[in-house]
Amino acid sequence: MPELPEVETTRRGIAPHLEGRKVIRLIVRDPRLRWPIPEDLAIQIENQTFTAIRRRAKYLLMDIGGGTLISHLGMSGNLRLVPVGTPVLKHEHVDIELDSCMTLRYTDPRRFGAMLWQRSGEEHPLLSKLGPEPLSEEFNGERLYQLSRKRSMAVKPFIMDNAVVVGVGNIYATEALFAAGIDPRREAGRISRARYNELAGEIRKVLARAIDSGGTTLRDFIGGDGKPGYFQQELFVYGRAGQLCKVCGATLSECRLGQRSSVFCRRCQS
DNA sequence: CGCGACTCCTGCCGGC
DNA sequence: TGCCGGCAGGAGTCGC
Repeated sequence: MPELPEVETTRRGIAPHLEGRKVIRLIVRDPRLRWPIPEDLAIQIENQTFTAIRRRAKYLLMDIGGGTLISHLGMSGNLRLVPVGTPVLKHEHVDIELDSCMTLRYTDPRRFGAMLWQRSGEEHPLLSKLGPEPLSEEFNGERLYQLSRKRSMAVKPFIMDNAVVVGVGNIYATEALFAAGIDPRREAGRISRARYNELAGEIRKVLARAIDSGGTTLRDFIGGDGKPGYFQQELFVYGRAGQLCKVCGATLSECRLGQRSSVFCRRCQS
């Protein structure tokens, strides 16, 4: 569920309910996430007030008290507000009770997510080596071009490398490469400056569009049913291997790059 | 240093 | 109907 647009959608959804609110109580039902939830987290945030809810890459950064509560949603995580007293279901590992009769509830079936603490003035190691935000000025085709020289890996895992640019997950990497007409298997170091300019533009466009429509897969965020987020119908290739290309009608191909499935059109992408 | 493989975990889907 | 293998939106870590 969470790529950058979904995390940003979550941030926008919860921020107005958190900023200025005090934490009454932290309830950790299961601390076993990707890393254990710090045992002193309650001491850090109880009776403290949220001042700002920010995002960096796919991390949510919640400023409170003497530091920042850092959360990552992993593959299956979800953070949403529920009225106090809402029954607790399986995999709903953490509650942060507010002074507003609302509870910020963290759910994560696979437990690949994280809930960490960063003291004011310090930078958590997870955040220290991140590349630029894809929608910022620092991200552009020239950066892709420069960083890719002498790189032998395929272009798709290259643009999914958080040191190159953050927030480009499997869905949007797949879609951006299709939009730019670039074969995901191509060697990163052998792609021209002009094509990287095109690619950077498409990465920016697809992410911006997904954020505007509230994320591809906000189903979990909204608390919904099951299947497709409504942005899904706008996907040209992701999840459509074996189906027909919406542009040229050819059958879409699939390969694996960096242990991730990659769908592409042999006719539209080279 | 760069790169690919492996790993964490649960749920779900397709095939038999 | 049930069991089993494979795969899933992430990304740190470990060998080579």
